Amino acid sequence: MPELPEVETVRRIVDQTILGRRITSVTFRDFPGVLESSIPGIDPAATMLNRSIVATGRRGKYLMLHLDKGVSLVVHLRMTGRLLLVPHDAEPVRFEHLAIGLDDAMDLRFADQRKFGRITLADSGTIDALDRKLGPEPDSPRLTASSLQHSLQRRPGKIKHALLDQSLIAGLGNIYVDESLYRSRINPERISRTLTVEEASRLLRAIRHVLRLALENQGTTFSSFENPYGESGSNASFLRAYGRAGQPCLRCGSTLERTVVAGRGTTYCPVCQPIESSLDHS
DNA sequence: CATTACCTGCAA
DNA sequence: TTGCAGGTAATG
Repeated sequence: MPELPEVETVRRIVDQTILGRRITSVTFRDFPGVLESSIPGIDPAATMLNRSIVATGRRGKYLMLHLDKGVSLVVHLRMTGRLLLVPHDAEPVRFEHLAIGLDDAMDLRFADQRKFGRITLADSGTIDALDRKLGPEPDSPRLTASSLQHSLQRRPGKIKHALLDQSLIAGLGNIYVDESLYRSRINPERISRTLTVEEASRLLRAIRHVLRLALENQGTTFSSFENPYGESGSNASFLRAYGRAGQPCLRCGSTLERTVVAGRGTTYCPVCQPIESSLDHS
């Protein structure tokens, strides 16, 4: 499931490969609905044709391909979406929905087994609205232990639910939320508003550590993630919580448990991540 | 606040 | 044959 490190891995490869290239063809495969327009009355395929890719960007899990004349393609991979770089004459890949032909005889292909992912043609107003809707990037200096705790104090519900909310912090998904909570020893069902500033600090440091490690490893390939060259990421073997239910905690040896929190499969250590505050020894 | 829809390969 | 996987939007 592509989260921030996976999307950033894709962005870096795409950036060094297609920057400056011009779109020479747009070919739909079995699910044309993958390409949308956020600008009413504008045909996305016709509009992107013959424009060049002038910059790439990322905001949370959204990948942006900025074209000339002020329009952008906003890509969201959701769960099983993939962007691939292949020669223009290559056969369609499995689950391919869109082929974007480039003027160097390469194609940027979008494939998605489950058809949840989208490529949206957007103007600057749409990009700005997206930017405002999302919370800070995890590495933003404006995000501090104090600001995080402050946000959490005014929020109902469980910490895991809060961390999955892209308007609190942008870019975390189920894998890195579980990893971050495990590293910071916070129970996923802890009520957000009860976190101390010390815990918020631990949590923020854990989030940054977990994401940086994943990015260094070019993402977590648990089931299907691949970079645009079809290569897997190597972060899966570094995961300490996600996918390890029933296995021993690498800190204390207890058996990791699996529950459902915020509607998501959740793995945690019942000993290292007690439901009480770690500061509460009563 | 919680649940469901959207999808479909794959494990059980 | 059933149900799980999960990001986001849309419900209830």
